[in-house]
Amino acid sequence: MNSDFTLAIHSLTFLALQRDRMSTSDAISESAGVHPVRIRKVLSLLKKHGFIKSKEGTGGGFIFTLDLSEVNLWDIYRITSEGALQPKCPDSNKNCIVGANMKRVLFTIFLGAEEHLGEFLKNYTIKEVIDLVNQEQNSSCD
Amino acid sequence: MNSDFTLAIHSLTFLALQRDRMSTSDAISESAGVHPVRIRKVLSLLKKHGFIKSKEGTGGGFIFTLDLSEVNLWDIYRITSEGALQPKCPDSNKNCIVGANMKRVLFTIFLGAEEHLGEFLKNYTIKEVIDLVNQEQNSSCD
DNA sequence: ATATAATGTAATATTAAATATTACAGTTTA
DNA sequence: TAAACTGTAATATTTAATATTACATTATAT
Repeated sequence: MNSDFTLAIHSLTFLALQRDRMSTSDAISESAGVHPVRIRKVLSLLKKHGFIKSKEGTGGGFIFTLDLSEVNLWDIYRITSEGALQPKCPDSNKNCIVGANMKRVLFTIFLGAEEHLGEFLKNYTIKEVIDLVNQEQNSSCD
Repeated sequence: MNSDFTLAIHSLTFLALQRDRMSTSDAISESAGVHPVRIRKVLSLLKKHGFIKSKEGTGGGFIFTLDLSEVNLWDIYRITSEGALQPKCPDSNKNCIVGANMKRVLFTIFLGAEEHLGEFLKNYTIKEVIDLVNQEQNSSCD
């Protein structure tokens, strides 16, 4: 799995804490520690699905307009990483009953696993993530 | 995630269908379509945990001695891939509340996600996998 | 009008991870 | 004692993830 999923979570959380103004891909990339072009790619997916809005030009950037509880991690997972749990099986031997069928069997099992994972991820909205971030912040002793 | 998990499932299923004799890493690798050395590496983990036995020398190989229902996919996952769900977060900006805490928040969430996944994987023992392989075999029209 | 600051996206380069290969020591059998 | 295996480390290759460059497009401010 690539880290588009976690980058999307990071970006949305960042935007959710700045809902009064637009944030640039540069600012987000600095927070997340990755290249701004990657941020733009991930955010372009989120925009396509209506989670954020963007504006070009001076003073432009990205902004999160929905309610914090309206977006959960399963939504984000599906947009950025659906199918990522599926193992990449090499082509196996068709003359062996195991080789001939294992790929499809595993596909079915992992499809179920992903759905099951979804039930867990639905429990976390951006609001919950922000709460957890704040908790971590408060419990750190600097 | 690498494919050690699925290779382990493939190997155990293969062995489970040959419980009267030993199978060589060459035979398994031919069924799975990967290099025999990889099979030996994965099986060496499974051996360490008591799922299979091995024997060196002529006529040697690997053999699965437990009951087919004694081993489930969660057992195998833990041995081969524990922690694989965890995203590899780049070091993010400590001066930003999101950057400073997101890594730990995600770690916590993904730890829960893995446990949750475990509950699903426990439903599949090698017996169930064999049943699915047979079903696939029977439903294919050659 | 025009310079500037932003997004959008494709193309390419680089880095990191997964996998394959080689090599060889140790074991068992014939 | 030769042959057929496992066990495992070291290295090479391939593939996937990420970064970088480049540039078109859009909006703002002067």
